[in-house]
Amino acid sequence: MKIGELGERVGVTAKTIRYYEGLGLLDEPARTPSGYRDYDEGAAERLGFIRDAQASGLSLAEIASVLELKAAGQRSCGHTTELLERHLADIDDQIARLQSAQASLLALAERARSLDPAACTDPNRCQVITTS
Amino acid sequence: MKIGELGERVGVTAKTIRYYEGLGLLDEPARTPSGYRDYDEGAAERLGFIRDAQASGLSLAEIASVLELKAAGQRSCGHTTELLERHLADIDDQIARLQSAQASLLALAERARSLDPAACTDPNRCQVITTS
DNA sequence: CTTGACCTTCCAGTCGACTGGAAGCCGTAT
DNA sequence: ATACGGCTTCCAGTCGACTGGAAGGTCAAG
Repeated sequence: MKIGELGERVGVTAKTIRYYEGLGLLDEPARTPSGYRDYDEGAAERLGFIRDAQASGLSLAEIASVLELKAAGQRSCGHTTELLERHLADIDDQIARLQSAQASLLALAERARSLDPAACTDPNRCQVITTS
Repeated sequence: MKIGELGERVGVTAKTIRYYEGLGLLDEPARTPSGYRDYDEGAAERLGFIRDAQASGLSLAEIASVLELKAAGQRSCGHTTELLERHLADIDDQIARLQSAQASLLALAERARSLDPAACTDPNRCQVITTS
């Protein structure tokens, strides 16, 4: 299977596949006599795994570390699980931060609605936004 | 007031202040005879506004647009409010996406705990992560 | 008089995940 | 024969908000 076909099957561009190969996420594939990359099912599976892992919030670097452990013959489930749990904690943090931003934005928007636009004349700030 | 002092008062580095000046967020300040930037209270106020607006989730480009409208003598409250409301919508989206990522990560972590590590041998994927 | 902190300018690098584009070969349909 | 789409490599650019560092000027204290 050529690069374009693989990309279409998995849902990434050929560019992206070459990029992953450059990062070492994908092994260098076989080549046709004319130099085209020629992929097998294993490559599709591995690329699919990368997609899924990415959708689960792992960075490419983290995915690489899982894949390297695999290649070294280790059982990576523990490693993967650990990454996952760290990400869960990260996501909790991010949600908390977003919710706090949301709260202050809501307060701001609330206040904005009750302000007199004609009073908005300070050249350095907008009265909608100010904490001081 | 010199740049370091301003930065310390507002809580940003001198580098950042020069960077904002380069972006046009801050006017070029007066200079001392020896060429040092010399800021007044207005600059501190404006820089504080930038900080607050940023903490509310506006990008520097958006803050610049508010500040430009101001400079043009317009009332920017409506504009600011609009930006704010757009950001609220963005944040809703982000929270939703994070919560869905959280749900799938939780499911994954759950499954990981119930798996037999010895069964984790496929070289292309880790059974913890897979949608297919 | 020298040290050290602070200031100046300018240019380059960082992070992550691609994406764009140039120059050129390959394969197939007309 | 030629056109067109897909493939190759390699290098550079994108986005946002800084940050790092070199080379040098300024100022107050010891």
